[in-house]
Amino acid sequence: MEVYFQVITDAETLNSACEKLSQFESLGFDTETTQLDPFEGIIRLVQLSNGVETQVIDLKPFMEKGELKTLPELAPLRDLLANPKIEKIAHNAKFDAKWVKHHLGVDVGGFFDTMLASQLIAAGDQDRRHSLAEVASFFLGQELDKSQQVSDWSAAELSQSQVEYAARDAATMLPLREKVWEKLKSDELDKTARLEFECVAPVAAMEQNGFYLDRGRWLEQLEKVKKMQAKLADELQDMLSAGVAQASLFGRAEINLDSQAQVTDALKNLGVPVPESTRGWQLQPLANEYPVIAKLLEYRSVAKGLTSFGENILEFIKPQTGRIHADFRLIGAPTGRFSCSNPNLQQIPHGEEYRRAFIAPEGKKLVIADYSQIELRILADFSGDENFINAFNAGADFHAMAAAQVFNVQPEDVTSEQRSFAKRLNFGVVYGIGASRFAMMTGVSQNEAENIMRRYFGTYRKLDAWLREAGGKVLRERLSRTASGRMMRFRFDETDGKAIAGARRNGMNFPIQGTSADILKRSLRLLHDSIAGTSAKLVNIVHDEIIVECDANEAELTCKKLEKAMCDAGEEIVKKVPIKVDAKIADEWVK
DNA sequence: GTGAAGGGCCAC
DNA sequence: AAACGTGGCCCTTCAC
Repeated sequence: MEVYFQVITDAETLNSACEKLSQFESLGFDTETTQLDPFEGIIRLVQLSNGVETQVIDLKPFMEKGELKTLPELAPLRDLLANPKIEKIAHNAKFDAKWVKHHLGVDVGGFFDTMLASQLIAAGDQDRRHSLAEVASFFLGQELDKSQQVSDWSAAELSQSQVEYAARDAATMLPLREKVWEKLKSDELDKTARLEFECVAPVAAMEQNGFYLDRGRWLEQLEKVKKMQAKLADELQDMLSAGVAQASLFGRAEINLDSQAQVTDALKNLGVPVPESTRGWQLQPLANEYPVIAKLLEYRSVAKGLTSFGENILEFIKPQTGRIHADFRLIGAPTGRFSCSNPNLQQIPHGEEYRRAFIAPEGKKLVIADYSQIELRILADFSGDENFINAFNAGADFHAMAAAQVFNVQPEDVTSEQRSFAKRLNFGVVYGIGASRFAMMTGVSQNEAENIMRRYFGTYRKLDAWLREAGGKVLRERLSRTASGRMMRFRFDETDGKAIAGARRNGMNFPIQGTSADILKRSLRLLHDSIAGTSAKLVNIVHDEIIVECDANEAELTCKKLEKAMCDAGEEIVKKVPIKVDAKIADEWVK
C-alpha cells in the first residue's frame, strides 16, 4: 500500500498541519513509543491521517525544547487531540490514550476503537483474534507487516521503513473504520460500540492513576496469614498421615498438600469417600462428617490467599508512583465485563486482612460505591414479574421479602433457613441453577430441592417464563443481546445435550450479566465527565463497584457525584424497580 | 528448562 | 440428562 505522508519536526509545519487536519470529522490516530509503559518510556511519534495524507509528528525535537505537556508549540496538537468533535480512530485506543495523557497532558476526546469494535462483532467467538494485523486482514483483506512495531523508536534518526510503517498504520485506520462501522451498523452494535468507546478515556485514566496499596500494612497482615497457614498445614499433615501405615514407624509421612493426587490418595486411605473432583463445592457437604475435609478446605483457602495475593503483589507497586497500575481489558468477557490482570484487582479476597491494606494516602479519602443487587434488579425489570418487583419496592431486606413470598409467611416470621434458601436461589437463577446444584449447596435432598424450586418459580411465574424464553431463544436464534444491544453468538452441536444445556444457561445469564456491564460502563463515562477538573480519580472497578480517590475536603461532593453517575446510568435502563447504590467515604477498602 | 493442561480458588 | 455464569492466577503434572 502506497501512503502519502510527511514527517513533521518543527512548530510551523505542525501548526498548519493541525489546522488542515481539524477540518476532518475523523482521523486515523496512532502513536509509536519506546516502551509499553508510559511511566518507563517516551512517546516518539504521533500519527494522524485523514485517509489521503498522513502526518507523522516526531516529538523528539520538541522534547528538547521543554515539557511536552506545556510547550506552546504543541498547543495545536493538544487541542486537536482533545477536541471531542474530531473522532480519533485507533486500534486499542486505551494504549494511545494513556501515553498522550501522560506525556502530552491531554484527555483525548472522541475515540473510535477498531479493536473494541472487532471484539463486539466477534460476539463471543473466542477463536477470533483482535490484533491490528488480524483485524485489518479480516475486514480489509490487507496484510500488515508489523515487524517494525518493536523496532528502536528512541533512535536519533528513524529509518525510512520505521516512518513508513508508522504512517501506514495510521492511514489504515480510516478504511478500516468504514468497514468496521458498516458491520457494527448491520449487526446493530453501534450503540454498544459508542458505550465502549466512551469508556476508553476513563479506563486509561484509571490505569494511570493506579490504586494505592500500603506496603507495610500488607506485610503486617501477611504475617498473620502465614502463621495461620503454617498451623493449618501442620494440623492437616497430622490428620492426613493418620491413615498411612508408615506414619507410626517412621514418623509422619509428609505429603505435598498442594498436590491434588497426593491429597486424594491420603483421603482415600482415611476412608473418606472422595468425589470425582475435590473442588470446594463438592467437598463441602463432607466437611461436617469428616473434620479432615473441613481442615483441607480451610487450608486451601488460606494457601490461595498467600500464593495469589502474598508478597508477589508488592512487585506490582511502581516505584515512580508507589501505586499499583493494573491492566484492565474493556471487553474482558463476551458479556462486556472487564477483566483485570497484573495484578487482578478484581479478585482481592474480601477478608479484611487483605483489603485493609488498600488505603487512602495522606490527605485523601476513598469513595466506594456499589450497586445493590444490580443483576436481580435487571432480571426484575426484564421479566416484569410483579412479585419480584414488589420484593424490591418493599425496601428493607430483599432476600427476606422473597422468602416470605416463596414460603408464604409474614416477613417477620421468615426463618434464617428460609431466607438462606431464597438468597441462594435469587443468586442461582441468574446462572441457570439446577435442582442438583441447589441441593448440593444447601444440603437438602434432591427431592426437597425440587420442591423449593417449584415454590420459587411458582411465586415468580413471569421470572420463570422470562428465563425459559431467554434460554429457548438462544436455541432457536443462536443469539442473545443485552440492553445496549451487545451481542453473543452461540455455536453448538444440536445432538450434544450438554452443549444445549450450556447454551440455555448462557442465554439466561448473558443478557443479565451483560446488561450489568452496560450499566457500569455508562456510569464510568458519566463519572469521568462529572469529576473532570477535580481532585477525584477513578482507581478501581469490580463489576458492580467503583472506587474513587479524592482530596479529603472533596469527599462529600465526590461521593454524591459517584452515586449520581451510577444511579443515572442504572435508571437509563432499569425502569420497573428502583436502582440502589450504596456509597460511602472511607480510609480503607472495606465494605 | 519451558509451556500447556488440569485442577483449584479468588472476585463479582 | 445434567449438574452455576464471567474472568485471572497459582500449583502440580507431564510432554517436549
